[in-house]
Amino acid sequence: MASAETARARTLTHVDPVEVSLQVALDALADPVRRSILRDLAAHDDWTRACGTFDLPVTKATRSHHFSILRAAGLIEQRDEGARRLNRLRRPEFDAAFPGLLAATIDRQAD
Amino acid sequence: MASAETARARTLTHVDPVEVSLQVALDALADPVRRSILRDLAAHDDWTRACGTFDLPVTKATRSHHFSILRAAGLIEQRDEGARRLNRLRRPEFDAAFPGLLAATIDRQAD
DNA sequence: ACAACTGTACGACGAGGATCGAACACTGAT
DNA sequence: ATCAGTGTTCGATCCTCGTCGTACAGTTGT
Repeated sequence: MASAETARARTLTHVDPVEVSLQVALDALADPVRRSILRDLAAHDDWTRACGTFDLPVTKATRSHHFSILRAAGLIEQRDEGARRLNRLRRPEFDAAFPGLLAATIDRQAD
Repeated sequence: MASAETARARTLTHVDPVEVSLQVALDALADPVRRSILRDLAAHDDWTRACGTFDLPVTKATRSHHFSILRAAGLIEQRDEGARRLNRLRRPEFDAAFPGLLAATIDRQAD
């Protein structure tokens, strides 16, 4: 019973903190392809985007590699839904670990 | 006449804005040696530190390379005083170009 | 069962960057 | 003038990382 409730509670309250070094975080943010992913993700911050729906100038192998880096840096969270893998920006968790870093990095029109 | 005055005025009021891409800024900040330099510089933000006075685990050739990167990224400013080259953190200028980025990067004990 | 689609794993390749030693230019003192 | 100290420049080396093609696993349809 109340499976939707527990799922929602787990998603919204039990957010495990980001525990990565600043080095790992900066290395993840220093790539333009990865910043593009994060910006797209920051627009609609729910589980709407699958890995393949991003407009990126790389093949799917490279794309998968970038998502792996972002996951290891604590910047995104992934969930399987059938054949697709949906993504979510871990904004509150990352902000708690590195205040202001995400905003300074992806809250701009381009560059 | 008043050469000290104009020099001071140039230093304190006429701060040319940082005009580098976010990519250049992040690449400069992504290196631990360079962040160490910036942290030391952030402590005493006047022209007190020469390049050789920093405790870094690299040779002077590499050290000079890192200072060049920081200068190109608009993060530091250098001034010759005799044989030494004194450094200053361009904090207000860089903050104007990338609000919050420096704080999020070097305002922490380590990492 | 078969085909199409999504994403990962693996190996290889190339570019870029961090590092060094050595040589050089410049300043300051002896 | 000579020497010591500071910092830059130049190659060379090494190694990480972004990229790709291919092969593979899992899912969804027909």
